[in-house]
Amino acid sequence: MKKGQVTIRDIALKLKISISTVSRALRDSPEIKLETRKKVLAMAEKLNYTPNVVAQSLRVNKTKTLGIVVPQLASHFFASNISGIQDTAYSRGYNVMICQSNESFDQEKSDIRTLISSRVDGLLISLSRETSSYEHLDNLIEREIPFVLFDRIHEGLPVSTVTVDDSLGAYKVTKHLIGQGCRRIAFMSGPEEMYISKKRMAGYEKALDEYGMKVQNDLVKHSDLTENCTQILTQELLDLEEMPDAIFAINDPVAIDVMKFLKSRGLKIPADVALVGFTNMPISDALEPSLTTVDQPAYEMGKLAANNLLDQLMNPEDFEPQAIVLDTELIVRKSSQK
Amino acid sequence: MKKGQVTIRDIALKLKISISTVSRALRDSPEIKLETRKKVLAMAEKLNYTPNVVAQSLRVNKTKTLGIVVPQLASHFFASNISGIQDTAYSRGYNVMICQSNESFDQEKSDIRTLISSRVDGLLISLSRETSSYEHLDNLIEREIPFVLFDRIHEGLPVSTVTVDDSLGAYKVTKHLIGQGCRRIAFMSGPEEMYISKKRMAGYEKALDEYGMKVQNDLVKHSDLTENCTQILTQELLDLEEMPDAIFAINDPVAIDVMKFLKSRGLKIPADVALVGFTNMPISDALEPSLTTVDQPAYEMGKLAANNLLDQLMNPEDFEPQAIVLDTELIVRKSSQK
DNA sequence: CTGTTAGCGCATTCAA
DNA sequence: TTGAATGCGCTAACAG
Repeated sequence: MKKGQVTIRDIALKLKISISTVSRALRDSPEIKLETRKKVLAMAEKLNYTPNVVAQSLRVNKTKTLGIVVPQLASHFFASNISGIQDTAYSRGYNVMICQSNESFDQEKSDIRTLISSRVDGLLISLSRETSSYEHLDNLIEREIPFVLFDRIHEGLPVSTVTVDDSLGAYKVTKHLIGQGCRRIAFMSGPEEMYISKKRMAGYEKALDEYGMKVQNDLVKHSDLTENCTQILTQELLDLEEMPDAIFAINDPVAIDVMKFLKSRGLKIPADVALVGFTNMPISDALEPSLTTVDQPAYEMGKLAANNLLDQLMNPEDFEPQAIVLDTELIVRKSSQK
Repeated sequence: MKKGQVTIRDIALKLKISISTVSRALRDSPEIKLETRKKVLAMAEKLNYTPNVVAQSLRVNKTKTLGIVVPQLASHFFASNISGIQDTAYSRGYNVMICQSNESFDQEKSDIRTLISSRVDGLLISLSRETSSYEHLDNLIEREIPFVLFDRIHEGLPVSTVTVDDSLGAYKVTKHLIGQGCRRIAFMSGPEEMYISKKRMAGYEKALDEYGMKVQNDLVKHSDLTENCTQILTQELLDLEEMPDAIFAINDPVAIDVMKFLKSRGLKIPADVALVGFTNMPISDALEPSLTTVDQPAYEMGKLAANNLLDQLMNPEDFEPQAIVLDTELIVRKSSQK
């Protein structure tokens, strides 16, 4: 009894009843005498019994666990996604296992393998910045392992996706900047293949189009999202014959890197260069100047993704993949008001 | 074969050998003919076999999984801790399951229960701000479930702990502020019972003492770490007959809340009030003014905690609990330079 | 209402 | 070197 955890067998032995009766009592089976149930529950309590989920999982071939793969944890956006997922999962009786790809494609594949080994019932995945081939996802589909993509998604797969309207968000940003009188609006994007890069680029382009402006290639940069790379590319923008009068950064962390760099070069924001981000991190209004950005409901995205996946797990037959698209809100602050 | 995942039984059937042979071949048992092993490995590859970790866990009564409980995920500090833990765990063949208590004592207890149910091999815990009784930890000790406490710890338990020298960190801060000429240094602390509150308070007190100053109760506030509470308490500080000339916040997030509030009241930092945080979040130098703070090696803490726990798991007999204390570094920036 | 039995996938003891 | 048998803890028929 000292060694290892208490099992239903221990309870049965103590009570001199069968283990199946104990099992039933514990699971509130309707066909159990109230008295017996009470005895069992009392003894379970007394012995400090905790059900062995591993055994349960093996038995029913379900782990009641969801696997999560995100590019990184130390990002407020993904941490909020995860919170939303977790809260939803818990309230519906599921646990989660979290992996981070560290923005590496290989790590992402390895994470998925690990989670599959652990027999998670389903996966919630946000792709790494490096991911531009998708066999590992096809493989999941082949193996009929349910998963949902969120934020950093890939289109064209028969799976549910949860995103914000990235294109519209970028459109709002660009239009706003044009409205502020900006005419040379740079876009500090992410890796070309990344979903959000493409979508936000599309919105940027659309807004420029509408105002009869054309995308200028030297104003579009593709950062790998590291501070170092962003700095170098920002310098390139400053070195242009005609400097941009605004920079739209693909997300707030990149915007912050740009902001730091511009300040270090003695440039005034927004006077010299207006700046806009995307995500609305909680500190973005504590910056100086406060950062104009696009609010992205990260927690909500997590909830929706998790609920969708869980619905799928509950009801595999009549499940239809959905492309859930959330609205964004442009938050105008000082960094973009000329 | 379509239904469910491939098992060693499937491999055995295909190869017309016994499942124990397959099992052995897969585990590189020395007593297996090379030829047989090759055949098995090839077939496993071909069938896309993934070992069922759940079954393995049940069999060997080990899950190779560590449980993590943190107050919140959407905090750069804890996210970094977790990264350190994860990297270490993975490199030593372990997975992790993460729970957040959302700073709730009840949730913390429930998280631990959940992780125990999942039969994690050990736990890494950082206590919630509400936690001021420790039976749930005693219970773990009774049940001989190994765990390590980090950052938000409780002393006096026969378990390893990983912290920074909170007291010394706070001492450095306070001394620095005194050196800047501050004489009314307020301490915006956290909940009284919280470990870091007590330790940082001690350092604050020690520095004041050394300079012949006494702790003034009206200059010490205990925030519950929410923005709202911090704002109210900051207002109280401003309402004092004699306003403080410096505020030392228990951590960077609280410092940022204070900063926002001071700015909203038109106060100049550091001219009117100097401000210092603790943690060194990556954005703290992008704030205006850049925030003086204490660098806390979060990733490193995670690594040390995980390594300690894993050592314990490998070698349960001759394991001695350790109190690992890391150094901190005061990062002086503009918010405190009068 | 309760007990008996079988089996989830795997590792391992004992035989051969 | 391999196979047969056992059991990890639990749930779910099937029988009473």
